[in-house]
Amino acid sequence: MKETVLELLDAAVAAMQSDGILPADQTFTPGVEHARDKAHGDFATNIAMVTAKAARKPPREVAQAVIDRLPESHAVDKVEIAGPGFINFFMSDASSFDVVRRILEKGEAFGRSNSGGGESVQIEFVSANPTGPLHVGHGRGAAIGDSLARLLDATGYNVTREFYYNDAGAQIDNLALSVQARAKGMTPDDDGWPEDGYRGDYIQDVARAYLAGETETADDREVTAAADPDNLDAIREFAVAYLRKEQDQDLKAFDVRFDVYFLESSLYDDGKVDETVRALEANGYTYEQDGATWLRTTDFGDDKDRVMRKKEGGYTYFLPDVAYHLDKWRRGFSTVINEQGADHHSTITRVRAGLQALKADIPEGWPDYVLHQMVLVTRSGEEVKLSKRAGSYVTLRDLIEEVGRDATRFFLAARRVDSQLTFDIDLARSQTNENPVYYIQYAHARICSMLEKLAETGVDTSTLALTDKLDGLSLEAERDLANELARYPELVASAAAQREPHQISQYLRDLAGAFHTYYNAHKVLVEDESVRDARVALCLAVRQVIRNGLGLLGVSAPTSM
RNA sequence: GCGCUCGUAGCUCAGCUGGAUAGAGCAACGGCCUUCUAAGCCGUAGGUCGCAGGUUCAAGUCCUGCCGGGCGCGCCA
Repeated sequence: MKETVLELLDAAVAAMQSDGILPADQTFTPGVEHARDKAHGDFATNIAMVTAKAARKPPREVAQAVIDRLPESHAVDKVEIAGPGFINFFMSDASSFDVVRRILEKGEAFGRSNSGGGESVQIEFVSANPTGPLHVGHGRGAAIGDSLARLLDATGYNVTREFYYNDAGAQIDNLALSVQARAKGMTPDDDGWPEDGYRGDYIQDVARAYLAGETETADDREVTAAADPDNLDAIREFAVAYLRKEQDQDLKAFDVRFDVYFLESSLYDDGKVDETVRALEANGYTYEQDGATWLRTTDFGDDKDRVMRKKEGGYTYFLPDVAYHLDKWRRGFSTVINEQGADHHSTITRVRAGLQALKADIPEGWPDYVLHQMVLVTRSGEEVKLSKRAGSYVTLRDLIEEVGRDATRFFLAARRVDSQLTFDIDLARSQTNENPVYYIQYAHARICSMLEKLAETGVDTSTLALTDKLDGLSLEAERDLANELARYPELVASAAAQREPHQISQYLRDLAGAFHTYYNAHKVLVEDESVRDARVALCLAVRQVIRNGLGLLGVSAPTSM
């Protein structure tokens, strides 16, 4: 519908150019937006204000000239000039309600588009090292990353979800030592407990399983325990598999799945790290100082150069990171999005600098980053910092078990990524009207239940979706609902393009609100069948859009509550 | 100190990438269930958009400088 207005305006602008009112050698792009105030109609454009200078006339006069040149359209009822020179469009009922038909025809496809044209996009998220259970921050990353993946998929991209982890570094050694200590009966406060060892109770679970000779199956590996407390390599291998499995379980409980698990160690095994080093050296961006090898990242905007090979040998984490991203580039992802916690933001310039230094024709500013801010968990108004199993942090599993998957996902994705998030456990778990998740799900369930009631009277509800008799719609509340529905496709496109899943949750809240208002004020199952069928069709459309939208957030749409 | 980021109603947050009197939810107050789930609806009250300048027809939105919170500033990841 917005497109219709844009087309009309483009035609009018072209006419003004050929009439000499506007210079023909400039392009003018009208801004069209949904009017905030219903008194301003359905859409408003600022074209007259934007072009006033070029036309050398006051905006309102230009606006009249635009209106005089608007092509006839039965989609538009009337057009008005308002305020400083806005042109307000009042759409006809027929065009407003046409969206209902489109939704029912397209079903799950409504809101989807092909603007991505099948381009391959990779989104890397969570990427937690296998040293413990996932924490709330990983949860936020999972909720945002997965929703972004769904959004990009819905806009025509070919999406790969990837999980990268370090399975061989110092932290993993530390993990192995901790498990070994537990396997030998030590506790974290004993003498001889590894310095900086992992103290959480889960380490004991790993040790117990290891000694019992269990087999652990994660999405990307399977390992049977050697059960020998002196075999540190075996412990390391088993512990990684055990914690990967744990993380997989958490992610599955969260309904998040990955296409690729990428191991940092593979970059060494496949010679990709060495290759990257050689390229950086050959391009002349490296130098020796204090016994270490440095990369001159300052040539690419970093505020200081970075060590890439340590004094004792071995590389710093950032070098395999560069090798990893070169590999992503070579796999053909013209767009890569890295979803991470904002505490890692300093890696951005480093990785990009490293990639530029490779001279591999990788665009500046590649890859994209989406950084989320910290999550604060509260209960009874007090900050919660610890979990029983992990000891030092709140785990994702704690949240899912306590408040449920839907509420957890919704809450973690419902805020702008760059603002800090307070996760109020009391609110998220409350089964009352305080909880915004249920508000949306309830709208969906209400419609389902109304349809059931209709079916009980012997009406075949499956054919109602095919109704083209929308003439029974005329109420203001119905127009409001239809207009809200019509916004959905633009919204999906916007949320995907701006990488902002929270736009979806925000929208769904508004849509559910418009529905509840309507549903409370007007009975759907009325005697007059033509009115009834039209209203049922509208409700079916609302249900479809709620379901589609919740799907983008990975939240279920229950048929009853 | 430097870099990034946030600062909007008592609380939690939106504000469609500059537009017409700044919006929701919760909390507060007052109404609505013999009618499709009251996990709902209607109404009232509540804000010098951190502060000060600047850019222009128009600034919560862009620029600069302060103030305040968070994160980063490892030969950790």
